Amino acid sequence: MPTIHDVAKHAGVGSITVSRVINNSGYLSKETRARVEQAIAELGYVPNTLARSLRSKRTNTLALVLTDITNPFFTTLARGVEDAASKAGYTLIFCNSDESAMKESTYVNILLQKQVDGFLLVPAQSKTTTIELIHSRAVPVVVIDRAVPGIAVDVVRCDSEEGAFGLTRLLLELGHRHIACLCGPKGVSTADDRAAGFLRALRSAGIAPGRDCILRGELSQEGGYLMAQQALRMAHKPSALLAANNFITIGAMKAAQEAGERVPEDIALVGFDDLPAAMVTFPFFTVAIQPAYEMGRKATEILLQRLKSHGAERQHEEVIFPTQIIVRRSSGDSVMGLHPIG
Amino acid sequence: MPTIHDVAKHAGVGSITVSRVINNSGYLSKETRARVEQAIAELGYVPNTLARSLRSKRTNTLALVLTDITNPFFTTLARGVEDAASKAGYTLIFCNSDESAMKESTYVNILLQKQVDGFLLVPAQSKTTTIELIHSRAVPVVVIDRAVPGIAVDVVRCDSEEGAFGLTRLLLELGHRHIACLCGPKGVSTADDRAAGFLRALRSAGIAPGRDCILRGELSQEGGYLMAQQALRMAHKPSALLAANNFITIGAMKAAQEAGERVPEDIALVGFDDLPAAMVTFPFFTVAIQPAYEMGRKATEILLQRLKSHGAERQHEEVIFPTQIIVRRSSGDSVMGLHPIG
DNA sequence: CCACGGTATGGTATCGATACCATACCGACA
DNA sequence: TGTCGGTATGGTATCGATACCATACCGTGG
Repeated sequence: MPTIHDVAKHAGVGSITVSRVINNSGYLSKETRARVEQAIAELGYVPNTLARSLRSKRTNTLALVLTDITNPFFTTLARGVEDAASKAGYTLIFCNSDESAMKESTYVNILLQKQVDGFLLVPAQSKTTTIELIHSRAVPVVVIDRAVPGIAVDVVRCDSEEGAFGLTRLLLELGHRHIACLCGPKGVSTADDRAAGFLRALRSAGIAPGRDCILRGELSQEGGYLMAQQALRMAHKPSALLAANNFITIGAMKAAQEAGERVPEDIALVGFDDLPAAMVTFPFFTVAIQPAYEMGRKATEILLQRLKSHGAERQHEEVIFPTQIIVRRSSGDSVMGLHPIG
Repeated sequence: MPTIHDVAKHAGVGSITVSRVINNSGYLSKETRARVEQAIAELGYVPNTLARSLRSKRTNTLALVLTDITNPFFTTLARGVEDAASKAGYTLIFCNSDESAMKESTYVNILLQKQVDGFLLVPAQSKTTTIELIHSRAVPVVVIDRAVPGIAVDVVRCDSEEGAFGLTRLLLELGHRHIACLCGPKGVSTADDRAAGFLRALRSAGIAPGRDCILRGELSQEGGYLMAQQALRMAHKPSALLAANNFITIGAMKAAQEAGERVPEDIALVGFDDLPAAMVTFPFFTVAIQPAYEMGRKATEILLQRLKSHGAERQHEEVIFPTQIIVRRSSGDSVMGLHPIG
């Protein structure tokens, strides 16, 4: 592998001149530039980013650590991050924490070693530990999707509380009175917010939430399957289910099907986050959609601004996007014999 | 950010000794190790991978360049790669070439600059250019999913020809005589192989393939939609469709639905590659499945072996996995009034 | 008693680039 | 004419780690 010195020798110039050609910086005569460029082409020279970054203290790399790379919501978000990053000349490294705080901290450590310029983080639990670690190295970080109470940090997320309120309200308006919420684990802010919005909607309709109306489980198909089974076995079976994410929705659908319950005729089912068009033959589920791509883009822009302004300590931002409710078949029509509220 | 020298000073040892503690190499007394480890903890020292790699000429990083990160087939494959890589202590960098040879070469250049130790490549077209570039830098590379004729390189792929033969044979056995193949672009080896297997099955049944029975398009939902529309508008409308990948299958399904054709009653539809369980409520499509995860794992193992054996020029390997045909509803029952072959 | 191998540690050069400073030419202007 | 600023280029130190070699202690065996 030829180095910058080989190129310099070959072109008959100093290595610093080659550096100027590569980086398009400083003063350069047309002739020198041409000679250097020819030497680069002839030798097939590729600059060594490691050496460059070691000296310049900038890797031009951002890191995105998220919790589930198999979930289209996050891959769409990642796409938004990638597009914004590459437009600004940054490379992106993804890592998948699998909802595990341990994996998350392992990856963040590796990424710190790699000297990434900034972090985009979907925190596995809404804990501050990882963020504090990043802060302690004076690396900027923007948190996405989930709130992290108790620490000053930029956050881009969605209004989960309002989204859950809206979905629940929809079910109430259709006449449902007995609804179960299939929620993610405690401590994950989106799950907690959705539970809160659900409860607020019930109370706003004058309904006292039942003791077991909120179930907790994994944010996965398996989790949804288990929670739905549990809900369907309840003494007072709910007439509608609110699922906290797309995989839970699908798991719940499977459980309902196996139990011989038709959706939406026997039980209504609504959820959060769509599956992308490319994966779904017939859009069926009524959902609250979060603007995943836009969230990724916005978070990256904030991070890039932080990088530009460097030490200038601005106020931390919290950007909250609204959710959008899309009504499809799975919520069903009005429940007979019940008076819709509202 | 503390450096290795800060740690050394703080622990009262030479920096090389700190290096030995970090890397667990060479001779070390228990007491020195303990003192150094304490210093590391007290200062919150994180080694700088850039500097380490610059000197040691190893980044412990592999690169995976694939053509469509939104396709579950490739994310599953990526998972196989990641698991095998991280088990061996390697970090993985993903890149998405979007089926564009230009993006592919851009990314490969960036990755070469980053001095990755090895490449796993799904070539956008079955061209040799990118592979030659990587070879010219003496970096090992394993090609996945697609054959690249005309160059000596390790390849891990599936028997697409046989898979397409099997699916077509299945349709023939069900009585179909007029089948269209919704294929990917020319020059992509999997698409070409699938077309070839399709033709071989027709000929083996004594059927002369019609002039337009093979359609070419993008490996996407949109591509499948357009090709299926075209097939459905043919003078002699096919009674069955063979789709070259999962997204094409879904696009074809949509087109059939819009044209008022029921699947499988009015037209049978079979394809390649499943969608993961987490995305599908009701498994419906008859498909030839490729062992994506296993392919990623195997390719990574071959790459890691190359890295270990370093310069030792072994013969290049070509590993070809079989496909597995899973019969579900979309292929339908025997076509009435036609005698199945076989 | 000395040589030698195992153990433990350190000094210095080096990886490939850029930061910073120095140099030198040239025309313009006082 | 001397100086000054713009242009063009190069030399040297340096980023933070490891490779390589050197050093020194210790016990053991001839």
